[in-house]
Amino acid sequence: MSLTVDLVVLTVRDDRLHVLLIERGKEPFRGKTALPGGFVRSREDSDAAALRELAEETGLDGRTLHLEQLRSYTRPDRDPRGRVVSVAYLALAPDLPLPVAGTDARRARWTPVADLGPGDLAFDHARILADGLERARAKLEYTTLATAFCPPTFTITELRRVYEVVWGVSLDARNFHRKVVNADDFLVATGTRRVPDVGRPAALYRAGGATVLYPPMLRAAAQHPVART
Amino acid sequence: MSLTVDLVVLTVRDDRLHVLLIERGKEPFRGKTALPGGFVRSREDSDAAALRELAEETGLDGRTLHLEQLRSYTRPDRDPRGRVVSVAYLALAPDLPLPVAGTDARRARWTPVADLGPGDLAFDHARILADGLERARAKLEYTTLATAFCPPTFTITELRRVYEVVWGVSLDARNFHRKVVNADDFLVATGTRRVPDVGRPAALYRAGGATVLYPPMLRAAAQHPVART
DNA sequence: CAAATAGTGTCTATCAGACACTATCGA
DNA sequence: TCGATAGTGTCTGATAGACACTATTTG
Repeated sequence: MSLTVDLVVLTVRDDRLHVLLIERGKEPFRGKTALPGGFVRSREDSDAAALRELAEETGLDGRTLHLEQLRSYTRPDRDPRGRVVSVAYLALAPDLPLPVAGTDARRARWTPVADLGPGDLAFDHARILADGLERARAKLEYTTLATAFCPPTFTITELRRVYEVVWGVSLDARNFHRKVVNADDFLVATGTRRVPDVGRPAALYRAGGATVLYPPMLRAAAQHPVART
Repeated sequence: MSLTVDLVVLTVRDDRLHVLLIERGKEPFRGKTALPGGFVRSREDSDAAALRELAEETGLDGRTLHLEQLRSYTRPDRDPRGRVVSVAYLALAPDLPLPVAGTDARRARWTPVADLGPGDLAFDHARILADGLERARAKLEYTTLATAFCPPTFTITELRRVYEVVWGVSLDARNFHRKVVNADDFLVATGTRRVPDVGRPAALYRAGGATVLYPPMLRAAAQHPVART
């Protein structure tokens, strides 16, 4: 039996939610699009393997990203090579340029989630991606995780775009502003401003110490997806 | 490399939160207390193994319980036998008598969670239990999962006890009543009543179709635990 | 009747959502 | 000045929490 990690790496770019995908260089599914990932080595745990694969396949440094275990996929027939259990990870990144270094990262690219069709991904990666998306959407409600999509300092409008893009809704800018500024230790004002091409400059914030968002930013009742067990 | 499942099975009994533990019959940790679980067979997935082990080791039928994957534990040194990856599951059960059938279930017993000391559990099961408890506590806020701790029909006071015992807080009975009755499709009145030894009979309810609880039952801001990644 | 538990009503502070309005920039 | 974006104020309805009060049972 083998153990792999698969990575759902999400970012917001050009007001669309993107996932990092690679083109597979080996069989099975050679040439097909898949989530980045690979085998866990004998003396590392899956967390270490996720960090290593993220660096090798995408050039990203997981220590600077939000990276959490998603869940495991264990169906005996999920990999044609035989029994391969995969531990999936969810990573959230700001809109970083992909280093096209001398690694396998040259095969990695950001793809808009909405552009993916049903059979576009290898293995059971469509399911893993769906689970990752739902986890990310749910955690925006009750945690301060939205800041993981933002650069070290960001404006409230940028933060609002994260919510809008990840949830696929539009939010009232004025109510959103009031809400996030009032939430306990969600944002810390830096005292600096960003001067845009046009319009009034926006105050810059950085993420506060809170991990739990209180009060939560609830999606409207009607927008709640049906929970999967 | 081997794959196991470990089960965090929780129930509320005598106004205390209990976890189902077994006494290990084999090495390693023979005679020591541990979570129920066992090896995943070659042609089953971990969900099937969790159901099978639940039946074999505890006599419970997982199809009638809430059973969900919790997360996986992959540290190479977590099992002295070598590399053993464990997929942990969380199960929530009403206060059922444990069938002491001809299976290994004779080693299973309900133990109050609060009675467990730091080194009482084998392997990394203390950590798995802690993760399971936090998952259960969090899900009571935003889902209708509390009904999984209740028998098919139950009173609102019984449901409130679930929240109080799992969270370790006390809740205002009157506000709780108003809140759960008003939540969308959380509870369905059966039209019947339960006559107690003393006091006014209570209306009996069964779980409604909702899986998401809206509005959520938020733990007070100050009671939110620090999130773990 | 009293004791005990179930359930309703009411008040207040807070919050969400709608939306008018003001502020500050570049051109 | 205008256009554009940032940010504040204000109103209304819903909700949470505190808690007085009523309802229905047994003994």
